[in-house]
Amino acid sequence: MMYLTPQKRALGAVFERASRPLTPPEICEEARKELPTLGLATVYRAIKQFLAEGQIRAVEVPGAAPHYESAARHHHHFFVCCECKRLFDLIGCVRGVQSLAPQGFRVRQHEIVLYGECAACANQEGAL
Amino acid sequence: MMYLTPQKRALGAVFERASRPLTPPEICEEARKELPTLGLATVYRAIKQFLAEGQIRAVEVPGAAPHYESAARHHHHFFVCCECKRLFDLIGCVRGVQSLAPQGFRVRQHEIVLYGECAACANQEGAL
DNA sequence: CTCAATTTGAGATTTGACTCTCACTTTCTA
DNA sequence: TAGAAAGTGAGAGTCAAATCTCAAATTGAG
Repeated sequence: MMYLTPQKRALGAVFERASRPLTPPEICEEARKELPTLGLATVYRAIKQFLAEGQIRAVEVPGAAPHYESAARHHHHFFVCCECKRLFDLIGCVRGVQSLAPQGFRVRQHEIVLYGECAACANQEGAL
Repeated sequence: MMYLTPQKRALGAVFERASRPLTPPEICEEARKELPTLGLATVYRAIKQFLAEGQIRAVEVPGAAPHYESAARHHHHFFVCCECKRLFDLIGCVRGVQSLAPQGFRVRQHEIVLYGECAACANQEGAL
């Protein structure tokens, strides 16, 4: 039996209004605006539960700490700006990714990450 | 000045004959077949040197420890087995990945990672 | 309401990956 | 070949992320 607590409600709300994937500390900080005493352990506990329920999804990008986002957002990939380190959502996906797997392999998921410079950083280039 | 030691020779050979990216402990274990006293610290030291020389490349895959492979192997992507945690090479690439980026973004690199079960683990499934 | 089951916060602990230290050994230039 | 520079192994140390502990507080079925 799982109790519905203000902590979980607040954490759930954070995921719902987030416009990008967040790290556990970011999630904690954000939820503290509503519940200032919220502990990081509780954040990790909630993440684990939410993941198990399929309410949120882990976004793991090489070279960055794990981020989490609402599972309601649909399948998408990321662009990592090598200059400013921000993550951007990519719109759309590529067909045929699964066919890269060898015979007999079962593909459950895939991630595509592009690395480079975002529009803002690419523009400043001359200035560097 | 860098000395050429049996340890580095053995570690270099491990990278040359590896058919998939390896983790430092895997590299250590493999090299110990030749030099049984080889320490993990030496593996890390060699990895750092080989990386600096461009002899090997880091393969950072979300949800897995860093792996390393010979830089001589060309552009390819990976399959991560969620059961046994091993990495496998994918043959080929997908066209059109770069076009996912928004206007004005400069794409330098991309990574594609498939997750699932490798042929061996997919087969054992009934037994679990 | 009552109260057993569950959850919480805070800090301690664990974990995992990696680096450092140090005494000893090896490499290779001069 | 002498010896300075570089490398080695083993274990201790580091660091950050994640988990555990436990007393106190909360939840919600009955």
